Amino acid sequence: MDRKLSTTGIYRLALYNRYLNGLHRGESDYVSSQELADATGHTAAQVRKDLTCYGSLGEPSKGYKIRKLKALLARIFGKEEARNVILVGVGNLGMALLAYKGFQIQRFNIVASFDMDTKKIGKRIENVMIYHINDLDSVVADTKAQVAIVSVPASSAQEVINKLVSAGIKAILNFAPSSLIVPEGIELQNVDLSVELDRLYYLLKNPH
Amino acid sequence: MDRKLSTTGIYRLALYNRYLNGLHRGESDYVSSQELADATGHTAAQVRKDLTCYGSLGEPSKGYKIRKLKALLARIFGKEEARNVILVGVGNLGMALLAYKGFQIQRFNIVASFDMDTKKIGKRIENVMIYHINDLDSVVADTKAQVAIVSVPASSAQEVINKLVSAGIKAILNFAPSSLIVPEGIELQNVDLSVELDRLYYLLKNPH
DNA sequence: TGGTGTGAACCGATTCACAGCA
DNA sequence: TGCTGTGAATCGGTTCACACCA
Repeated sequence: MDRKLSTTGIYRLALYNRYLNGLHRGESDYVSSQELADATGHTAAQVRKDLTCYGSLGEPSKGYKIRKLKALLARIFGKEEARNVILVGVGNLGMALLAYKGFQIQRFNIVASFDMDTKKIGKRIENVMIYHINDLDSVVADTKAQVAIVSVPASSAQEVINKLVSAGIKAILNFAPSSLIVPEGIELQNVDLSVELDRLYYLLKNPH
Repeated sequence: MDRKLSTTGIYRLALYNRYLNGLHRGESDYVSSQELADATGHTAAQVRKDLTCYGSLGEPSKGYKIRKLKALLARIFGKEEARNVILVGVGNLGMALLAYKGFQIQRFNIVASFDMDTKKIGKRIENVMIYHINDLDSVVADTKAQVAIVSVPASSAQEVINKLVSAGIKAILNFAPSSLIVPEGIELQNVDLSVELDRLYYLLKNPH
C-alpha cells in the first residue's frame, strides 16, 4: 500500500470521496467498483486499481464497505484533522469564496483572510477576519494553516506567493491568471477560469 | 496540420496564449520554444510538438513570429468571433464571475445571466441582465451563445444542464460539485473548488 | 551558430483478462 | 455466481536526439 498515484488518480479519488459523501445510504452497506465508476465517469478496473494502492479492503462478491472506504478517504485527504486554510485577496472572487458553503461541507475552514486595501482591514466577511498582508507570518503561525487560496490580481500574485512561502505555507490554490514559481516542496495548483473557457472553445471549434 | 491534441495539450496551448497576451513586446519580434517553455513550466520540445500540429510556422534560428503565433492561437480558440457566454446561477460565486474582469481581457462576453429567485430577475449586475430560467431558450437564440457557465447548487445542476442542452448550448463550464451527464457531442468541463483543495491536502500528506 | 521539425525510444497510465475468494 | 485484486498487454503522451535550415 501507499504506492504512487498519478495526478489524475488523486483527482479520481477526490471524486469517489465526493460521491460517497453525497450518498445517503446505510453506512454498513457496500458499493461496487462499478457503481463508483458509473457515478464518476470512469471504469470499474480503474476504480479498483486506484483503491488497491491503499491496501485491499474490498470484499469478493460484495464490494467495498462504505464506512471503511469513507474512513480511508478521510485519512488520505487529511479530513481527520482541522483543515485550516487562509485566503489572500478579498476582491469579488475572494468574497465569493469566503461565502462558499461547499468548503464547510468538505471540512475546510477558512480561518483568516488578507488584503492590502486599508478600508477592508479589520472587517469580517462571513465571520472571517480580514488582516493586512503584513500580519501574514503571525496569523499563519497562530492558525497553523498549511494551505492558502490566492485570489489577487496577476500583477501581484508572485509577490504574494513569495510571502506565503516564507510565512510557512506549504500548498497554494492559485486563481491569478499567471504562471508562478514556487520552491521545491511547495505544492501549487492553478485554476484559471479563462483558460477553462478557452479549452471549451477549442473543443467547439475542433470537434474530435 | 489540425492533428489531434491531447486534453493537456489544449491546456498548454491556452497557457502559451495567455503568456503572449501578457507580453508587451514588439509584435514583429520572435519567441523561442524555450522561452514559451520557461514561461509556462514545460519543455521546449513539448512546445514545438504542440505548435507543429498547426503547421510549421517557426523559423530556424529565429523562433516563432509573435504576431503570427497570436493570430494562430486566436483562430484556434475562436477569438476572432464574439465569444458570447451565458451564466446560470447568480449566487455569490455567480456574481463574482460576472464581475471578473479577466473574462473581458480574454475576450469573453457574458451576455446574459439566469436565476430562479424572482427578487433578482430583471436586475442588472455589472450591466448583465438577470433573466428567469424559463427565458433560457429565447435568450440563447437571440444571443447565439454556445457556452454556459453553471454556478447553481449541486442539487439543481443536472436539471439546469438538461435545460441548457435543449436550449442549444454546446459547451458547459460547471462549478457545481456534482458528476453530471451530458449527451454525446456536448462538452463539459468541471471545476470543483473542494476537489482542488483535496488534491493539495493529498499532496501534503503523501509527499512524493 | 541557434533554433525548428520530427521520427524513435521511452515511460507511465489505462485497459484487459482472468485467477481467487466468499 | 459476483466482484475484487493484479500481472500482462496496450495505448498514448513525453522526451530524446539529431537532421535540417536561415
